[in-house]
Amino acid sequence: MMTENLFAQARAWVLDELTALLPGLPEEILSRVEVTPTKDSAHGDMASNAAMVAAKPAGKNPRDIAAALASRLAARPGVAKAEPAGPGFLNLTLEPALLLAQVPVILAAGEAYGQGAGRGRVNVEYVSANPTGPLHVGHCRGAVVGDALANLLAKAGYAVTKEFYVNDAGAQVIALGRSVYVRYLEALGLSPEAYIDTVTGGMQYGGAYLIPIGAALAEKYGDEFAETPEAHWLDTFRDFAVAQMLQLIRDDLAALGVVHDVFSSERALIAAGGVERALRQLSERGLIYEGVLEPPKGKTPEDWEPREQTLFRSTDFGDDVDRPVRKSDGSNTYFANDVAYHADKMARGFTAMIDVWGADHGGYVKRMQAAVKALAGDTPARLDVLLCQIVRVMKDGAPVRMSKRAGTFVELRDLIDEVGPDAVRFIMLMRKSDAQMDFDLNAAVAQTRDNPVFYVQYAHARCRSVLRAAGIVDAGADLSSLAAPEELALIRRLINWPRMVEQAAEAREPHRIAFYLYELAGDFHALWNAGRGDAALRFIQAERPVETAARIALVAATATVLRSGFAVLGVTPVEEMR
RNA sequence: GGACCCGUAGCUCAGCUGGAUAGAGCGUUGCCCUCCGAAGGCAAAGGUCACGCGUUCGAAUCGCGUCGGGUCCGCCA
Repeated sequence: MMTENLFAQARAWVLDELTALLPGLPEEILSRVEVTPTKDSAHGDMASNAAMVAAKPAGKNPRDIAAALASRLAARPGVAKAEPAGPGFLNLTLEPALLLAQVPVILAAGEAYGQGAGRGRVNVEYVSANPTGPLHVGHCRGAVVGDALANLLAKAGYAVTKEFYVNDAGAQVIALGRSVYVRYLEALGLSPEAYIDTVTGGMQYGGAYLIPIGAALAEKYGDEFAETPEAHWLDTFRDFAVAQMLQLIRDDLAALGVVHDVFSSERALIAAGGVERALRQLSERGLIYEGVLEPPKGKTPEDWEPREQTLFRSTDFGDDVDRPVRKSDGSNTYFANDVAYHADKMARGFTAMIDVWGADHGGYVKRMQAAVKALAGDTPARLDVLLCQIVRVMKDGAPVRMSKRAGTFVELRDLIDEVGPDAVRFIMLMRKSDAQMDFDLNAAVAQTRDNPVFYVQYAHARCRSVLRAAGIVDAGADLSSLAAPEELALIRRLINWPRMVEQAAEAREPHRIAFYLYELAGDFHALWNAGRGDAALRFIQAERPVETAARIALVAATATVLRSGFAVLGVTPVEEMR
């Protein structure tokens, strides 16, 4: 069987020769041996650090080891050239046939090219917005990054569960119930002023999106609950509104192409005794105590006074201070619920958990990881948190103003309507998630190279256009005519895809996929443009059927890898630019 | 006062977990469409990788410190 990952193949060769040359190298050293693409094609196709890594434990000069490895590797079939370079690099040039042989491998695998396997289960939790209104642009980055990360991990071979934690317990959903009650009164033609005056904090969710919910309740219950005490209707109204808001959120997410596998209810978890269970687990390990926290250093709140609370010994697990799990009045903190939620994930068998949070939750990472470590005990369970920094939406060079005042924030739906889901997703993924970013509305809709989505989709459309004109793709075509620098550069990029998937998944960095696709598109456009200057490089040439068949196979392989990448990012592979 | 993220070309950002001469797009400058693949293409200029120590064969990358920007900091959810 042909290997899908030439770099893994070459690494095996290098390790083979290295252990034959220097027996007894510790595993720890061997694991650090890499075979990577060269930055400069003058250095060949691949480079390895093997000699430099092995130099110290072997007590030898890295250049000597590299030279010895080179002469051994040069004898391998498939290796055209192997030579030592620089401080001790080992540069490999493969037989072109070996590179070319990957093209039919890609065609045979189709979009599954680069698919890993057998990496265990992982739970990716993202969005988890409060079910109190539509998503706004602040939620967008987490939604896109979480979804692409989940897809990426699945591509790398994990069994992934995409999860949404529904905060349907607590004060904010009660406030939602009250706000929808106001809309209910209005729908009945009653004035809500008198009622609003009785609520501390007034109407918290004043957005117009609750008007139809109130109307639906008026339709359903008539004036049954008008001018009656909260106890009569609050639970009913809250539950109804939460369900409607959740549907609203699901619709927003669907417009972005995001679909979760599991929605976990905070309230259901509490009702099932999850919080008490989790706290008992911690307590049994001696990690819960009654105590008083120090006031925060520096700026002390005016009304600070020491109070005794139930605390979790999170400092045992790397946190800065112990954290309260019960308030001074004895009720549970939100943190306690979150501990229970993660305990629940672990009880469902997840040892690998990833949470995608906004930057404003940065202060919660250590305590949550401490809780998971504490609950895990000797098991390998671990929580990784991806923090997504702030996004500024820019238009005409100036930030678009967003106000959190009721109803005036920019909704996610507005952004999707303006630039389309593909642009939203791709551009959000063109940045490391932990760096702040500006989202340029003008660039996102531009039909030029300024717009990376356009550029990448255009490459796929060009591929499809060629393939439509060519008709049949012959996966068994004789590829030996593919020898132009642009063609070989494209093939080198293509065969790096499986490695790219592995590395991006390991680093939990889906943005690397976006950059890879951008570069792959660049390689393809370069080949396309070369055909403009040199007619011999055009894809379809009626009088040269062998060359044409080879190039069509290459174009088909390019389209395949582009689609494979689009699938990870959740971007549509368009057939033509319209 | 503390925690976390960031600081790379004029601008927006990559830099493959420590490797070779630090890259891309935009912008700037100069070339290239009578026609055949120009919603463009080719090329050039542009950097004390914020700064200082340290770790080692080797640092933009790791550690410590300083400066600057951001997010946050008892019972909010």
